[in-house]
Amino acid sequence: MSTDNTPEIVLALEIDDPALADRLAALLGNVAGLRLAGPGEQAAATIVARDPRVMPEDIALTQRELDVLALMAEGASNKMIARRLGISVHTVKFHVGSLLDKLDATGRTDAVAHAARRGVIEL
Amino acid sequence: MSTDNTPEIVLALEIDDPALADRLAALLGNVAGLRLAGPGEQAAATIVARDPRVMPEDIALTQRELDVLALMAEGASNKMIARRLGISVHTVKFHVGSLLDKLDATGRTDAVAHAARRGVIEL
DNA sequence: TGCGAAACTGGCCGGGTGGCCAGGACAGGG
DNA sequence: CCCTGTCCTGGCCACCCGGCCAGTTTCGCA
Repeated sequence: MSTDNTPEIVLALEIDDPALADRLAALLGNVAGLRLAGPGEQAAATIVARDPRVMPEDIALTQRELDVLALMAEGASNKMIARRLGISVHTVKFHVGSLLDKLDATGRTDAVAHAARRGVIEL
Repeated sequence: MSTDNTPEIVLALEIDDPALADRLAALLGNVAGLRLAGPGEQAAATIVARDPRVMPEDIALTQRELDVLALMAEGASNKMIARRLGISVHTVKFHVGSLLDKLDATGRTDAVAHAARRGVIEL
């Protein structure tokens, strides 16, 4: 282990906030075994931090809406969702309607896309 | 600077390669001012390293299918897609059918989710 | 020159979707 | 106690979606 057969790990930075980028660069610059990638250099991994101001606060979704949303993201139909959650199709449609409203979406596909963009769900 | 009023930077890991993940976690675990996020914890930045072997080759989608897919991800209906692309609704449905087939999806919502997961489209 | 792939269009139809109406149960706060 | 929010259910209906059938044109490649 002393004679390092594992090469340095090259990290790239993709950080919107300049202050955070500076702090991270300063911290990581002194870590043995790590190196920050130069411009255009191929990196083993990338540190990503998108500007949080883009999505100020998460939309207030109830637990049941989150349940329905997660199943929607799996491509489940209202009938399937109803079966999985043990509720009626009408109730599912009710929650879907609320989701479309809160997420400002025109349909279930749009709702899933919006939710994913805002980090409400993970694809 | 010595008495640092800036809190630790919380980093999340999204790394497909377990070996790389371990090495990074070990290296970063000892850096003062840094901390790795727990499960589900909100992180200031994320270290991403997608294993290219996980998705060997992108699914062969035609240009038109990509057009339709992009509009689907915007939540557009078949009618809207038809108008935007200047083609008939039938043709849109034809391409959507091909997409469902190639992406192994059960519906348009599922198709968009799969495509986003595989990096075919960006949300 | 033939041949397949891609793109495009049409009709038909069962089932899914979303919007609207209405209502009930149940917990928590003013 | 009433009011609000969440969750749940029902019916009704116009529309959309996806799958099936069929066909055309255009293009590049063998």
